[in-house]
Amino acid sequence: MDVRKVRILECIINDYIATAEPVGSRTIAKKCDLGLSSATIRNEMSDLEEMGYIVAPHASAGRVPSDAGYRFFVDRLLHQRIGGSTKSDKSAPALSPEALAFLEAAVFNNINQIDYLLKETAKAISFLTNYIAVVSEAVTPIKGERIKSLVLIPVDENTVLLTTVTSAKNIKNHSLRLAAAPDVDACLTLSRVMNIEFAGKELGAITPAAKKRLITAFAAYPHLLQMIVTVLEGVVAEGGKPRIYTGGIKNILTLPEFDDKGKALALFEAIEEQDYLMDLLNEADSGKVPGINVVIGAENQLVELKNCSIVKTTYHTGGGRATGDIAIIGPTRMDYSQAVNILQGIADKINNALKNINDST
Amino acid sequence: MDVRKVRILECIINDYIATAEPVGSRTIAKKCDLGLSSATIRNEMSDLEEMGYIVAPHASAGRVPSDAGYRFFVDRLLHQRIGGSTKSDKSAPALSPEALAFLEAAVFNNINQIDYLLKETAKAISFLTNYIAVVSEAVTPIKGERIKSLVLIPVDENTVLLTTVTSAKNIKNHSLRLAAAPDVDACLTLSRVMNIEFAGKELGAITPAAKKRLITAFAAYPHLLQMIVTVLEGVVAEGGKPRIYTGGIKNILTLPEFDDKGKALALFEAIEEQDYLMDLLNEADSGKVPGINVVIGAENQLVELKNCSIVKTTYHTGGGRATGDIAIIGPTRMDYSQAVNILQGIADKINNALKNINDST
DNA sequence: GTTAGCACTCTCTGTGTGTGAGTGCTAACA
DNA sequence: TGTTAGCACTCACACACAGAGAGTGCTAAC
Repeated sequence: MDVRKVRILECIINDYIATAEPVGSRTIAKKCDLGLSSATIRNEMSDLEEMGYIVAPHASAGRVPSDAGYRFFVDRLLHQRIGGSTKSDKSAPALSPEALAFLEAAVFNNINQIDYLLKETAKAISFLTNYIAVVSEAVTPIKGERIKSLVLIPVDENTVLLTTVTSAKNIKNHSLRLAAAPDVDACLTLSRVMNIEFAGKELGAITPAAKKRLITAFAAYPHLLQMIVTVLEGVVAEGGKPRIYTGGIKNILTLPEFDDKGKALALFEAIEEQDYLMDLLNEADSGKVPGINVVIGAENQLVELKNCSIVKTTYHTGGGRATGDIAIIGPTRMDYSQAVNILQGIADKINNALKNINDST
Repeated sequence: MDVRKVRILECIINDYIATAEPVGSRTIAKKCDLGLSSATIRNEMSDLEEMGYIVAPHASAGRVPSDAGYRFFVDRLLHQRIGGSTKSDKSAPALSPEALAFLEAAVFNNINQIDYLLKETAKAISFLTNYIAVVSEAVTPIKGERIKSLVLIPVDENTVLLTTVTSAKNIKNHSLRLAAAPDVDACLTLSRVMNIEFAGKELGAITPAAKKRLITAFAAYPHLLQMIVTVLEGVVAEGGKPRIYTGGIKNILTLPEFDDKGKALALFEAIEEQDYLMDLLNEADSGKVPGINVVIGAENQLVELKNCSIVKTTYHTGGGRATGDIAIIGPTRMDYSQAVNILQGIADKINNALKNINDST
């Protein structure tokens, strides 16, 4: 694979990313001045096709990059990025200042509310890229999740809110409806008791003595204790499933590869399915290059996504122990360079923001 | 408007709802046996067109109901429903047992978690109807929202979670990051102090003495008090904005009226815009018939939705004081009868479920 | 008042043709 | 030996056109 072929392949891919139209030899001869005639490029393209990097949709169309072509291109891109990250060569143009500021705002305006931060991050990424963004909550992957702390708070005369935090730092609210809800003072007293008896323990291992203490404490609120136990069981059973936030699904409608409404609908449904998404993110963990993972086209398992690529990175919270994913899903014909830039930008911002707060507060 | 014209109009609308194709006189003569020939029906249709209830897309197509036609049809439907709700005439067929069971499950499985309940409700409705479902959180509409209660709970060494409940029963979680977070006991103690000083009061009206007490209580956790105050200001400023849950937006893609991807995208964006949706729901409050409101086609203000109708009902919580909306958004050519049935079914279920719990616990 | 018959209109579908973009091959050139 | 010009060939796509089908409105008869 000589350097000229690489240049031509890059030209084809870049042009195809921009236009979504099969690109012909004449186009390349004109657009990327390599000092070669279309005939020469034609010969090279014939070779590239033989090597499997490009394919012709039909005899008299131009060529379109294959998954293998994108893979070659992306591997080169990521390699360059590691090797020459200091010298800013034009193959990896930095993010525009506006884009940076935009991302920064999305992160910093929501620094205290992780759920909003993740949702806004997804929105910002999809806005900048016009692709689909997926952000997963950072959780510490552990088995045998337990209740770490829990608290009751009154909402109205008939409702108390139970907030639970698990050992994997999953936070959940549960509205419980009662004939007469305890007031704030009572809630806080009950919270203290509950933390003593439940926190850090296996639910099945509650001693009879502890049970008695709980029943006594909850004497004034029949049924409430049972409701709480039911909720806690549910929380523990569900385990450390991170929430997943998506943004820009509507962008599917702007992509010519999903002109077919059936295909668009299939992708839609796949992306709405949280479990599928989770698998996708995990799949992308083969991690050849630290920091960024790219899954191209049919490399992923979902048929609905066989025309899509996933570019993924990881962010860290809680001193690096909890990790979450940030991913961009676009057509295989996506702007990988931009996607990588944006992901690294946003991951840096999130990592720094959370770290800075740790340091300065 | 004699009874025969009404019958014919109903036939046209029902057929058009089912097929999305302009319906001609011969179709009607065959499908709804009125004992009339196509020629007679043709004459009647000519009259109906003159009256504005149907329109011909072009000279040799069939007729399509106009907004006015749907309006006439819907008003009649709702009227019948009130008048003869006991006798089950076939113009308002009841929900199928399976559908009822499905809705029931969606409600009862999530009775203790309002946010899940609303989300699942939206999902269930969109699943049953293949339209878009919108469900808004029930809030008590009041001005000058205040903090009703609030509580701190530790998440990890660097994070505490602040849960706030406002006078309008808005519940929010806020993760706060610190150099060293207080433990459960300290959190509960701080919670007690905060509730004494903040609950029910205007933030601006905190006395110097109260401020001093707070500062003393928070002495061990620099910055935390300031962070909490900032969060509380935000919560109060945001006011009683209900959250809105949507389901089935993807169903747009199955509707022939949105074959044009531009239109689909526009609708998509309109529905994603929470404020638009809120306005839509409020707009639908003209309330001719108690319980159900229907906004048809261009009756609503959004151009993106001029081919859509909105069928809405209201549910109640907290002894009837807080109200939320449940709405179905579909094409003007939607199955109004089904929509009304489902909305009444689900609203009843939610109302009853919440009331029952009040009674029995 | 209802219906049968008929001429007319308009969309939609299928067919055929021409055009343009692109390729591969060959031969000439540096 | 690599590069280029030229040319014949292929194939999708756009366009025009004819025919079919569905539906209407009108008229005249029942």
